[in-house]
Amino acid sequence: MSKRPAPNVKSKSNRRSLAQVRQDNSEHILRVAERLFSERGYSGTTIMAIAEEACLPKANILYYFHTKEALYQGVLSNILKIWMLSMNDMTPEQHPRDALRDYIIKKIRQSKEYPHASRIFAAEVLHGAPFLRKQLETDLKEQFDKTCDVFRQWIAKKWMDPVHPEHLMFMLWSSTQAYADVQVQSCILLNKSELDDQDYNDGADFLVRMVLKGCGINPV
Amino acid sequence: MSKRPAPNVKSKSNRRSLAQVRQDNSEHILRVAERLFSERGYSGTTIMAIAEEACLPKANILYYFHTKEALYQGVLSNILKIWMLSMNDMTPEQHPRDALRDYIIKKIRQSKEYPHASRIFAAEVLHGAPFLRKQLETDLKEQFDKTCDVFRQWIAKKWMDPVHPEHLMFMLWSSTQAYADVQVQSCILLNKSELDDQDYNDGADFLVRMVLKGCGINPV
DNA sequence: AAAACTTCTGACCAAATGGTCAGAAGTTGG
DNA sequence: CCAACTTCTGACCATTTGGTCAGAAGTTTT
Repeated sequence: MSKRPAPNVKSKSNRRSLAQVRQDNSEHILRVAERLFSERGYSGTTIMAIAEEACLPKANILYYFHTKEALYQGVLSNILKIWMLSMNDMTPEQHPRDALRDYIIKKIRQSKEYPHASRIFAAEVLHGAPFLRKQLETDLKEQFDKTCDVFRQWIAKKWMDPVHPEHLMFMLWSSTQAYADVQVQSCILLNKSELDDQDYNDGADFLVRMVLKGCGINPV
Repeated sequence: MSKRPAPNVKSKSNRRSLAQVRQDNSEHILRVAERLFSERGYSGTTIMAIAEEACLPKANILYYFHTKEALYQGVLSNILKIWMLSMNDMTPEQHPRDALRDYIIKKIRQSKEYPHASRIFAAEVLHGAPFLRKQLETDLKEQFDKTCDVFRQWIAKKWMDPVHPEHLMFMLWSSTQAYADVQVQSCILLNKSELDDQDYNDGADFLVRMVLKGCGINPV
């Protein structure tokens, strides 16, 4: 809730080039918007609320992003950038023991480091991906199919049990994603105001062990 | 999207007692509202939209539910009823092989039979449980703690590996919940317009196997 | 320092939204 | 069949919301 003042507040003459001002303000707005969208959803977030949290007049928000939808799209494209960037491809040559461990750890770290992004993504999917459909149908599906294929090759090599690749993917995705999505719920259930590093590590350890053993993969 | 006409449409003189009319209409409205809330979220759903889908004038919706929030609460309480009812308690005497299998199957069936309810619940949690906090803090937490305790007793009896009970609960919850939440996504990724029974069965089989083996539980 | 350009903002606006209300229409009990 | 009651609804209303715009303020270029 830190109402950090906008970069330009009360001091436009701070010797910053216009280009710099533009970039700073755009990013500032995107950050604030991301947080609010993740907390209240698309419809639940008003431009006025974003303006107040960003300490900028509403008209200024609309100067940078002409419509609410454009602002939301801006937030989403930021998110997808993070997503695609850090979604490493598992390869058939890697042993699943290492590949799956790395994947789980990376995904959980992502949930921890970008909780807003994770939640917006989840909400988007939950409501039928009205804004992301296209991207999911192309980029994400490609990634998904490729990874399932890797699983199949591992199975062929007897490196893991013949589990259903698609359902393994779902399970990996949902159980790692959960550490961002149900943070609130987790906190209620664990009686903590926030998940700490220990919790994330425990979660990762648990999942790695469960998945490897569950898939009949020799640990170490 | 079937705009099924309201029970009372065009025929109030159908010899139904007022009490009956009241109940029929309340239920009809709740059903429509549940669907819309699950598709568009709380803020994204307007009373007017509910009225149109229910084939009733807006004022009539507000006659039965004085405010939008009251209507949403009505939907939520319906949902919690389903939830609590079907969330069977696992017992320390049961063997985890059976208890966990039953739990997973039941949860996945629930995702299939009540997808709207599941999604509303997920969205609620995702946004910090603004309407459900109290209930989660009492009922759900109690359930959660009790079940973790059962896990610990199973572990003490050497019926399963010493896994972290809390994280096992998270994993069970999120991976079963997923079959309702990411239905859309799943459909995109699996190239289907809808998950069919086979998919749900495959999912249940996969999860049961994975969890039992992952927890070092002897199958059969 | 003046012209050209970008950034910023208060004042508006039309549409949508949640909600009210008076009275019509229908049902029930005596 | 009439009085009491419940259900229903069109017309209205205050507020909120996304968005516009003219012109002020600041920066860059010449």
